[in-house]
Amino acid sequence: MPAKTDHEARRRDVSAAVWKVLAADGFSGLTLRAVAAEMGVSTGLVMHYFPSKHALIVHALEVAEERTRALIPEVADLRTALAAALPVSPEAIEINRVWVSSWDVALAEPELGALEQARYRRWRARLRPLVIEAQTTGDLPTGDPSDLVAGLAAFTHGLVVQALFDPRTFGRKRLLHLLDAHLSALRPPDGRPGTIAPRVQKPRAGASR
Amino acid sequence: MPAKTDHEARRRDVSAAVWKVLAADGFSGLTLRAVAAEMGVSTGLVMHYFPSKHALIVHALEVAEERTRALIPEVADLRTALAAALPVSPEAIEINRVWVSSWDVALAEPELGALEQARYRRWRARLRPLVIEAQTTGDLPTGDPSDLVAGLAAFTHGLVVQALFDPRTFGRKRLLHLLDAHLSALRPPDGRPGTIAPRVQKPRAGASR
DNA sequence: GTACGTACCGAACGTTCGTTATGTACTTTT
DNA sequence: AAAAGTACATAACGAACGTTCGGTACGTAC
Repeated sequence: MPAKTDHEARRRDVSAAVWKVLAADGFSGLTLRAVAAEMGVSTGLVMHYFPSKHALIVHALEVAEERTRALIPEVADLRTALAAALPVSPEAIEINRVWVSSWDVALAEPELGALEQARYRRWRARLRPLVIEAQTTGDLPTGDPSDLVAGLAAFTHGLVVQALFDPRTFGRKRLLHLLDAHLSALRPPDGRPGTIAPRVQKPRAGASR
Repeated sequence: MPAKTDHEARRRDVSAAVWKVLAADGFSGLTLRAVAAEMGVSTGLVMHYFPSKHALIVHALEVAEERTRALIPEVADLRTALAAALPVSPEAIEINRVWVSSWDVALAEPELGALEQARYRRWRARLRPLVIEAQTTGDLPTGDPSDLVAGLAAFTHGLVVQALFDPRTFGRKRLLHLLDAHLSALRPPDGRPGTIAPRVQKPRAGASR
């Protein structure tokens, strides 16, 4: 009775087109017609694979989370995990632009806001063991890991936003320097030096900036 | 020849209505009709005081910046300045929601992105003397003040975003605790204690959380 | 009192949006 | 061969959008 084409594969095609539109124009530019035009088909096809625009948005956010996850190496220490989240590569810039752009709709629609809340909690949960590990090696001070995790997530995402709007000031080298300097500053005085981040006291003279 | 009404005052009325719409529905919900409905007038009136929707958006962002500035006491130390930017009051929550919501359009339209970039630079410039002051009192480590400013701005705005999506987890008390703990962790080992932030090592048992 | 400019309404303009309905080409099952 | 179901294109729907425009009410200036 049924099919001819690979439904799952075609759905991924649509998903990819959605992502291209998002990367180019953000959520305010995400329309069914833009997605259809991107892949050279009709809006009817798009709605054949996604029942509504809302489903398209939810799916796009899932893709964004998956891409973010894929950005971080399977086995990583804290510095690596945080550095991967910074907009230090074209791919990372694209993903972060989509994230930041999504916050508008996420704040406007409670359901999407709840999804974003859950995503943040997942991110912090993934960071948590890395923070605890850094605490045991003396790279981070003792104290409530939850506080440290929230603070490091905040630091990272705050840098992301500033970098997206001011890529000249916050280039790749400077972002990584800021991260290292921050981790270094957090290291307790009695911590053994240099396990997860180089000790940075004074920035080198010719550093990016 | 000319006028009867107070043009400037009426313009502020429109501006206030714009703000109410933004606070309620974000930038994705900002339409001329919504603004007009908010103040019970026609869209014609709105366009009488603002030539286009774009002008309305630009003006709204200026208002947001001014409100942010007004939030911070005239004379303040670093902790006070950063604490004021956190969503710890209904007013601050409202402002921050508008800010985060604006990033979607700001990323999509280069002109608005440039304005946002300039605003971030102004914010960091306002933070800078406070950071330098904290360095001289030994509350912050020596090193490039630009790095510390960017890091503290990042930390603060990163907390803002997490708090907006998860106000239960990031209530007023916890936000202030996180800020204090962060400033405390940054204090160099030879720094005299307690000038700009209480020394927080272990969170009190019954703290907000 | 006449002329003129501002303030504003009400309605409509053309566009674009998400969504739906209709029809056709093609495959697979019976 | 007939039946059925998937995979689309095409076209249209109604709603909402930013913007424009004609008209009216009301001042002030002459």
